[in-house]
Amino acid sequence: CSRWEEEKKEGGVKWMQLEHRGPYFVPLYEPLPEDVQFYYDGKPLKLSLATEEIATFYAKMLDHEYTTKEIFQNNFFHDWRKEMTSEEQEIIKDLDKCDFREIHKYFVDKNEARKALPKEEKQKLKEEADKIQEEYGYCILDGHREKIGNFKTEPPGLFRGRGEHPKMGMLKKRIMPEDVIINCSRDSKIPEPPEGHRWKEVRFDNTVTWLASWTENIQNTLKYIMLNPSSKLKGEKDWEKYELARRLKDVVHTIRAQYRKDWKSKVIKKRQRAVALYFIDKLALRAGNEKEEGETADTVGCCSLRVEHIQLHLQLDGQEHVVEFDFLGKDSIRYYNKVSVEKPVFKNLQLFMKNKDPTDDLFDQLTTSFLNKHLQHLMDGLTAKVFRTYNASITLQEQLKALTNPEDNVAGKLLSYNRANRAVAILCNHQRSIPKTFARSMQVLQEKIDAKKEQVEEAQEEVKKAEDEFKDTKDAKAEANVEKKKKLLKRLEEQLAKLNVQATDKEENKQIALGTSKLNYLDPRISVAWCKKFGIPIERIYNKTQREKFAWAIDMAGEDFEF
DNA sequence: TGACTCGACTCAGAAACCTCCCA
DNA sequence: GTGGGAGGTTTCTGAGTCGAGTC
Repeated sequence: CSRWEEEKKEGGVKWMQLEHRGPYFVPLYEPLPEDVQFYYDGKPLKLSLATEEIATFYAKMLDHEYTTKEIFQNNFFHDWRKEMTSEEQEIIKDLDKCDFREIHKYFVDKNEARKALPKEEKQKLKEEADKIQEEYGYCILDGHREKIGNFKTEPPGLFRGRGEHPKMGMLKKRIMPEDVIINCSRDSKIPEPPEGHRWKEVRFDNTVTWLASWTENIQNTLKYIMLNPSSKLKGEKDWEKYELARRLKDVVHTIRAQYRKDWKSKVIKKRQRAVALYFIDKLALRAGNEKEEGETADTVGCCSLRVEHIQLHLQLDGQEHVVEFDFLGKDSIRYYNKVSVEKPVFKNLQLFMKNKDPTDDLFDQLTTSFLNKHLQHLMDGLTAKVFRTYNASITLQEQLKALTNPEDNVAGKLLSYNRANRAVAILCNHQRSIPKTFARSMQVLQEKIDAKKEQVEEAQEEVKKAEDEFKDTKDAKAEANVEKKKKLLKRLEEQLAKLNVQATDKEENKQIALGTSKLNYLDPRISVAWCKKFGIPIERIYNKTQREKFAWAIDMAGEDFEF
């Protein structure tokens, strides 16, 4: 417990001591065997090492949808040609004439060979990986040994953006020690760069939490090596995030009253802010910063919504003032929703859309920084994203209260928990692609249910038969038989009910990802309290990793915790 | 002052990996 | 006993948010 109670540092200082080994560099490229060939225009062509390496990146992805996309192909070919020797550039002028299939097969086979390795060999590989983890995977921070999140540099490869990313297929370069900035404490054992190399820089900045960083060549942004969520540093931050969201609970009613008032403001900018805030609050939309056009996929959040992303319906499906949202959000995940809104919101939207093109900004006078400045003024530390955390957590708490039946068994209570979790995932629009195996496994489950139903029917008849026999004979043996058959029937019925629950759960979950909300939006103390209150073992809710991440909450929360 | 850029951090789903169960 | 497949877990790294600095 004391771990969470050490005093807080001042002035943006994050640590007093930080010692680590630096990043683990992924192995260098291993050339292809002589007999694995690249073909150009039907003829084998021996490539230079650098060209060959990049060719393998593409070859490995051959059966991925990415390689069928024109942008991906063009970006790849452009970047590949840049790395070729002039002789190669002279020959390789058309991607369509490049045949990577033999290289592709080589990697597929290699993968299978690795999977088929005897147990002892696999064990040996595992031990080697564990050794690397042991050596590079931990650091010392203020006297505690802490797990690092990502201690390996990212291997070179082809950039895979999400959605229609204009940079997909570009070459992501290999990270060398010369690219890496090390951050540690001055008096610690400074990590040694790999033999024959040096670091770009070693700095001693204890106002940041990262251990190492480098600049990535696709978007020219920084990448960091940071601590694992189980660390004290991250745990404390997480706790602060939820405490901030809890503070919103006290003022949210005032804020709601305020934005309702602002819907009628004479200043359009204020009205836009008030309508946007209504969406952020009611629909848990993200803030929506502007992004540089052509540099990333075309996605939006609340403030960056365009006219083309909403449709207004005075009447729809028996509801009034319906706004139909259809846009791509973070990670190009589609947000589609039809929402009945309050009349002034509807009227304002009509006004904001007047005389605009579909591609014009809906909130043309609004920026996230203007919105956040306003929020800061309403509550210390308040920003747009706090609403997501707040609404997610409060929804979980309310749903748990509404759905949990104390009479249920553990399985039934867990189903209620999942349903509450799911309500949040739907609110936050956390989606996943439907698992490839979904239809099949659903069918298997349905067959099981059908079989079980038959068994139940049979058992019912057996019971009846036994009862009839008892009526005739009135003997003790027949009576015992009735009891036996009834018991069997009951067991089968329970099994059937369980299968039905499973099927419902599965169906309702097929396109919903529960993990993101569980990990990032739901105050874990709500779940811990719920477990304690209903006698559910915490392991049924959180797996090992999650328990490590939420150690602070498991420590702190009692059964009467209220968000 | 405010638009723009940059740095540091959280949040995101896909894919790889692992485990356990059932035929 | 075993092999494979389903489902859970872990890893990976891209995509956001937001504050601060700059001009």
